[in-house]
Amino acid sequence: MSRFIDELKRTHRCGELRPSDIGREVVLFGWVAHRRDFGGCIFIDLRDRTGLAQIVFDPTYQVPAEVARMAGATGELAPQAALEASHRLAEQVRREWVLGIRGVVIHRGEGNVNPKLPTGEVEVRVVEAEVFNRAETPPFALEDSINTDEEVRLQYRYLDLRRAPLQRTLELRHRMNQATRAYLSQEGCLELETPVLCKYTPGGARNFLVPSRLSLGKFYALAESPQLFKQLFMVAGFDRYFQIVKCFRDEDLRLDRQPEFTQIDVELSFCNQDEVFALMEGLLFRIFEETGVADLRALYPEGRFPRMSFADSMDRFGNDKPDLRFGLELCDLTDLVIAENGGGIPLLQGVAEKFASGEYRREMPAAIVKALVIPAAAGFSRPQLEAFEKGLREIKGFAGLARAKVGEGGVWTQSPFAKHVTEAFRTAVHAALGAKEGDVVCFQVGKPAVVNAAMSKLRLDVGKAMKLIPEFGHGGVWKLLWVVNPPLFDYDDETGRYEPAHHAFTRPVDEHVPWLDSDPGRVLCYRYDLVLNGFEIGGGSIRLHDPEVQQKVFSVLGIEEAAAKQMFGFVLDALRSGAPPPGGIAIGMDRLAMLLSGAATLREVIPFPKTNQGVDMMSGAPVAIEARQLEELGIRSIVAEGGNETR
RNA sequence: GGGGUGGUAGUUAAGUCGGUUAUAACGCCGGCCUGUCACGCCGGAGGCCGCGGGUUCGAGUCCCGUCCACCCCGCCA
Repeated sequence: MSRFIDELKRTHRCGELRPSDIGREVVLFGWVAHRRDFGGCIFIDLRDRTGLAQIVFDPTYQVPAEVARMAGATGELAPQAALEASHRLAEQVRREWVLGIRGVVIHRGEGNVNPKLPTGEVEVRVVEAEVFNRAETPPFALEDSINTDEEVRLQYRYLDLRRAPLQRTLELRHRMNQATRAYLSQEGCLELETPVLCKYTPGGARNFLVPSRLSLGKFYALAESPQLFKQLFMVAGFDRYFQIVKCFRDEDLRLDRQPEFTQIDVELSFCNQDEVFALMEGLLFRIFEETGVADLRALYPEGRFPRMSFADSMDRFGNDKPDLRFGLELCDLTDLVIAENGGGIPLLQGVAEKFASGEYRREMPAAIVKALVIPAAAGFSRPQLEAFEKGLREIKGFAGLARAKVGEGGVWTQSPFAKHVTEAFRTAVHAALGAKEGDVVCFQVGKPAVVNAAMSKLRLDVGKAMKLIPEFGHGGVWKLLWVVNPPLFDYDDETGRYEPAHHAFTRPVDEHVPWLDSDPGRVLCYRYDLVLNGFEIGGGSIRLHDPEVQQKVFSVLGIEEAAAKQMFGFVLDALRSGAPPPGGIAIGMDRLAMLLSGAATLREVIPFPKTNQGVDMMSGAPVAIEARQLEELGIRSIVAEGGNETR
């Protein structure tokens, strides 16, 4: 039996105390953040999730008569005896011990106020105290700002989570969740649940598999998203659905990817793209508003986010998630190279000739030429410029970056192109790029995918180096946009086949449907991504509901009717049973939380995240399972104890 | 699968050209201290230098392998 739990009860949270509480008797519970022992007087910073309160143990303190008289105030000891006992207790106390204290709120006195704390004007004179629990010395300081290795922090995640920054982040997520539920519910969406244990379907992300004990030798897949089920809700007539849902993907991880993550999943019947956008724009306004992160309405007073075509985004930024917080746009010089027949530069002449001969098609080019101008104002040294190129080598297929410094009178220096380039071409390039003397022009020639990947990374690297964007976080700037109408299919060089760029149920742009037969690579679709500061925070599509077009899409993908039935049979059947035209979207809750909180990685906004290798440093999951237990599931492992394959 | 960075007291780091007993700060332990709030002062303990092998009279340092973490490419509709 604890007097503090059973009789006294907590009256305030530590971070709540203010001068208006002066004279009150309070009961606080919390953790010892700091202890400052002066022999006589002992100060302790008591911490809970709301903040710190300074509590003072002073054996000479005279307990005011009115406090001593308060109901239940004395306990078993006389007030003065309780005071002395609590001082002796405070001498033993160490950081992270868990205490309950009863005392009187007083003003700290002139000169003793700590302006750094919200509670800094007051302190609590302790009359009575109880140690709920001792604590081992933590392996790292539980302070707001630490630079302890993440590996250690993840191992003791429950301690890391005791720190204020992470507590604030998780509270932010709570508000995001609440705002989402309130808003979408108010917009007529029903919060409905979908299975986590699903049927495995090939294609897309790798699934985590779960063996079935009741059907030996068979497996469930953990849902990589509620995609198919949410469409079935539409078929069933639920009209508008949402869910804050965990998704699972067994793919390699990045700072913005975890094997299990949370989506705000939405699906609407009878909708077009504009309605999906409007609903999501409203959601984002609401989330920003209720988290107090920024006044998004002031930034987008028309109430909508800008839109950019996928083609434009690739053209100007080299990727499908442009970071609009800074300029440094890319410039496609392919047409100029063709017009100037390579401008005297042998490498470019080769490209121009292939276009001239018809070997390369301009609308689906096998090679492009792109440039980025690094302004003279950036003042990079030659080694710094070379470091940018080095950073691009990790991109598969990257063949090298050509540079030219614009010298006096526009002449190129420090460049392999300098001695070949014609003046006409140079002048035209400068005009196209807006390059001036002292600027450095970077070129890249090659396959569009490689050039775009490299140039988009170059743009970001240069932007960071020029301090146009911070290395991590948002820099207080919020640039949202929709990237719309990407190609319906990706062409796979290796298999020589088309694959769905999104999924097989995305609706093609109506005017492009005839190209499904003739030129599938050119077919664009009603897919959209929501991009915030260079991160894809959401994506979705308008779904195909025309069985004829669906059939054509399958045939482009080389999916026979039987195979389609095998893979998606229940969905195809459902779509023939009276399906409304639906569309939907999913917002990456973790990524959004990461950006809103200014966190550097997804791990900082997930309570118990996994490492890059998908390992939970705290529990050690995943772990090996005993052969006997596998036997029950009809499984035999071919991996030895140490983790190596045995054959 | 590939490329890069890192791994030294509990934590964060230093450790030169391979050379004596591996440093420092913080934390921890003991002592002193009644107005601190990163309290202060005095004293002390604390090391598988990630792990395994090799070179060498001698390895934290050089070589090979390996494990772990982080960042990136591939991959992730």
